[in-house]
Amino acid sequence: MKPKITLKDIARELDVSISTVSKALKNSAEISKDTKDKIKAFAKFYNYRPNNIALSLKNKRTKNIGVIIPDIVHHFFTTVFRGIEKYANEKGYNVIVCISDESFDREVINMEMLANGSIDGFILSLSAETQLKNDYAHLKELLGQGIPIVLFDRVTNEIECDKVILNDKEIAYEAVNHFLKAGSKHIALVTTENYFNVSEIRRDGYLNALRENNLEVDENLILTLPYNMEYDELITAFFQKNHIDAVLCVNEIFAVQCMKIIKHLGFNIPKDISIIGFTDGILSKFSEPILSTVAQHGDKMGELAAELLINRIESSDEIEYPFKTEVINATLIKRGSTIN
Amino acid sequence: MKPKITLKDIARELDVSISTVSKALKNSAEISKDTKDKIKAFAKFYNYRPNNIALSLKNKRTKNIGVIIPDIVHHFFTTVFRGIEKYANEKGYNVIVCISDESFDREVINMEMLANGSIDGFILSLSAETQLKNDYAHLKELLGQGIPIVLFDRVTNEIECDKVILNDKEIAYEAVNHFLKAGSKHIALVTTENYFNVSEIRRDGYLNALRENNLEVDENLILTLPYNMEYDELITAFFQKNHIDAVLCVNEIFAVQCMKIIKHLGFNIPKDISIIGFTDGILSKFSEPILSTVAQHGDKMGELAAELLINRIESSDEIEYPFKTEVINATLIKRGSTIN
DNA sequence: AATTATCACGAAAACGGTTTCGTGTTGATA
DNA sequence: TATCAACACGAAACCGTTTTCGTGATAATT
Repeated sequence: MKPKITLKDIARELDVSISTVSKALKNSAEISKDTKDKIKAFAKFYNYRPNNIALSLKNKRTKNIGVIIPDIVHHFFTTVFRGIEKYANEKGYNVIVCISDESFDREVINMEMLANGSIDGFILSLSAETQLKNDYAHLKELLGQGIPIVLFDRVTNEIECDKVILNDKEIAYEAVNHFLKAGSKHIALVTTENYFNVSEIRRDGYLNALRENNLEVDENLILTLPYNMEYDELITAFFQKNHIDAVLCVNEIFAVQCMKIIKHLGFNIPKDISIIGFTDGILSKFSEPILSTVAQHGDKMGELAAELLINRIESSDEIEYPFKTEVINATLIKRGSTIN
Repeated sequence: MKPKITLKDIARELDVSISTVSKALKNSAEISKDTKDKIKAFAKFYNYRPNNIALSLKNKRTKNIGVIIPDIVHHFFTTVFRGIEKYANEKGYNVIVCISDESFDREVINMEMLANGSIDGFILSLSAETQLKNDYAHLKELLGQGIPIVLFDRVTNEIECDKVILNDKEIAYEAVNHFLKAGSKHIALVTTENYFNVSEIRRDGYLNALRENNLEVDENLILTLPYNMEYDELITAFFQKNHIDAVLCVNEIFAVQCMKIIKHLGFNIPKDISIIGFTDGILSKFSEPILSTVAQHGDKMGELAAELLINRIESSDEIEYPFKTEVINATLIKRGSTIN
């Protein structure tokens, strides 16, 4: 098998200088046709490919982008990642992924590791702990060093950079309105504690819809589930104690879990209780009835984030582009768990 | 905000040579305490971090590993990736992920892109198309260049390298035996066409179990589902036409789909028909009844693959370590869809 | 025949580190 | 007082590229 070969090797073998080889392979007019042909043939035969690391050092551009996500075993993040990878690859970029696992420290460490030359920019979604601490010094420092960052989904106003978000508030509003149009009167919300600002925004949409329809907000109809704990009993009690005819869940797992319990309690879905969940993932598609969902279009979000980042990386530093916040429009997918 | 700083900058500011700075920061005995203190203080103040690219070029080691997987929106691969990322990160490695999307060309292109210095080794699971073409020239070339590769799950005998696989045959055998012990007599297999050699191996285990129990193999009880197509009618017809009291499915989706149809046909799970699916993913946990599954321990598989790769990367090239094939023992998780 | 363009190539710097080796200055030893 | 270690540091090579600039040889111009 042919070994990996460098410019120096070619130069030595053909008795020319390294610069000549480099120029010949770039088809420079400086080099005579004979020499070029000879060098190209040799390079082709030995399957010469320039060393990416050397190029990175020279160009101060790695063609790598860093992606930091809180969790990979999660349909939404997975689809976003797929979108990022797709767009990045089309543009000749590679993607280095780090999982923060919802930990502030891991987010910081990973970013610092990558920031020392390994990548040209970051795409990230804030970890729960970071949002809780509200500490963005690590992001500010990197931005200060001129490293571009694109935030998606879990973003913050504390940081000025490109962002891609979902119209969470509007789609939550739309979901609740859909319940109302179908005749629901006692609409519940099942949400997480507010480390995730998206939960808060969705709650706003939920509240807005109720208020605009002159419905009183009943705090009892808002169930806040703890993070990473068993919540079967909480959900069961919730549906036993309250008169509920529709539920909006901020994620797919809550929705499926609720459906299961609702069915066990003897209610019919959607006749007695309608249900809509955020994230149009695999769980929704295989539930019974098939869950009506809010499709977040993770692929699109990822592609857009990658596009924003790469545009900024490749823009000449002369011109200062203003930061953009792109909004992805979620789609309400009406299926078996709602009356349509 | 402080700008990114290099050894050269420090040397210039403090009026010493670059080598002195480098040595001082590595706490070399060559440098006097005074000078070291001065340099360290300065470096700390400006938050100096060595440039990874420069280090990579010098050391000919990137501390990056390349991971090529056929699909990321897939519970099994996702967990494997999580295992890889976890182990790699502990060892100070970063992970560059490329998705082959089951395409031979994308697998080849991605590997070639990364092989030119970007990574120290690969972890990959073969794409469907690669297995179909049975063409492994790209892998052979990289191995010939001295780039270590670890194959997992979708492996091939054509390539000599480290591998991590599941004891697919044995666990399929065990699953079928579990059905038999519970009294099942007409055990079906729902599988994919044989691009995936794991499907074939699982079928072997299924057949073995039947034969060893002196049961005749009924080819009608083996349903081969097409790739990426609607197969609801196929499954429905399968359970209508045949007398079946247990089913082994080679993946989670087939299993859940079968359960749904079986229930609609009026059968009781597990009383009338028991069911076991490969992959202990999120679908299984939320199905009704909760699906009995074969846990593939993707995390463990990923960690082991990363361990094998990093060991090989870091082993002195002097000693030739023989290639290992590690087998992960799958676990049969008995839940609601089987009689236990 | 002297000057000048053109051609075809090489030398060297640069990217940001590490590391080997050389060297001037001290202080101790013979 | 000459010799020699030890000390503290710098010069330079190296990793693999790209790119600027310089230069010797030839050909064209005056």
